[in-house]
Amino acid sequence: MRSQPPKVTVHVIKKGSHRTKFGGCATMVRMDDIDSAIVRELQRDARQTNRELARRLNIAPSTCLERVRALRARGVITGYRATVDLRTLNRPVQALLAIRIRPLGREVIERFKKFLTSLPEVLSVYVVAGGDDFLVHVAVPDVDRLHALLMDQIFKRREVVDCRSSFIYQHVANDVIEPLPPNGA
Amino acid sequence: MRSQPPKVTVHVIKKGSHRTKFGGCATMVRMDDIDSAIVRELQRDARQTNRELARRLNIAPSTCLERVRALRARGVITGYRATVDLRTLNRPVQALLAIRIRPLGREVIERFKKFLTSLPEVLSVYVVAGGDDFLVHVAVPDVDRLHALLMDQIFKRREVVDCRSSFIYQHVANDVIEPLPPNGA
DNA sequence: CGTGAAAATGACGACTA
DNA sequence: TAGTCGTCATTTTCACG
Repeated sequence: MRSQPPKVTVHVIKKGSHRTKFGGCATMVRMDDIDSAIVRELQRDARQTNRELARRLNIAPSTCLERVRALRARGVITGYRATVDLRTLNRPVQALLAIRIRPLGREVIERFKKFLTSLPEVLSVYVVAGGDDFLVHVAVPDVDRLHALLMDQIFKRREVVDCRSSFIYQHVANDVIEPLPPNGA
Repeated sequence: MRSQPPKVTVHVIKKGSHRTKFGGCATMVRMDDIDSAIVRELQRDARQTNRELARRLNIAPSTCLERVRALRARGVITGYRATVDLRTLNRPVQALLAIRIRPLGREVIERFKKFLTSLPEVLSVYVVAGGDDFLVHVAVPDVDRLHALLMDQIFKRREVVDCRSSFIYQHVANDVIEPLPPNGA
């Protein structure tokens, strides 16, 4: 399972200066270059061994382990997930549903959001400002199933006043999310 | 790092009948209940040890390892990713950009998609049918940065004819994606 | 599915700036 | 004092029977 060494060297410039003196929050800790590199690498492959990760970053395995644990404890790394292929899970048809609900209010929104996330067809729920209130990413086995989802589940809800569905031709997710600097630095 | 035993027993009914006799594709292999359970568990925690995974599923570690490898080789499991907290990466502001481009055509779409995914602010790109051509999920440090992204990057592109941006109040992703049965079964 | 050699983990104490 | 490193007992992996 553990990946083989593809020799991707990660260049790390400075090593020290870990904790900020005057960060916004009390528990705010600065991400130095090593932390960023660890987060980047673990987003690429969360199952590489600690030894391999350490070797890529040119630090000792024990140091690396400590860093990873700290990142997890700090809440920077929130979990480790296997990613799956939707086609092999019999869900090749994807769509985006733009839904408007009424009346707008915290409780109604929260309840409808809970409802959406409980549906197995739903991959992702965005609560948005602007013309629509919800954008829902769904994946289903076929078009019939999408129709059934709309008719038997979504439209049955009293709060739904409008729903436009768009087919998704392609969906590419940026698998490595980097920290962004505060300013144009 | 390895999680401690939270004693979540997974009930598996039938064990055998792994390969389909008449699947659609030649290399098509059916997902039995053990495979589904493995995929579900590894989506929840990709770093649990093989032993622990096997214990949850009430199968031998060697069997479990073989199953996981097969799922990876079959392309059901496409990778293992660490998930991160956008706030700790200094990207608390999220938005959805609905973009229309012209002229529509395979090359223009492909080129613009490549451009979008190369931007560090971009989390996810949907190529969709309907009124808009692209839906882009972005996360930035602040509103200024969003404005800068639109002005300095998106609107600079000649193919962009329209872009509406909506703020995202909340985004919840279904972290465990289950296989769906072919019919109403 | 069980076994066992080889490998990785992770706790601990020493070291350094 | 906070971060890093080397060591090693314990745990895990994974090829083979």
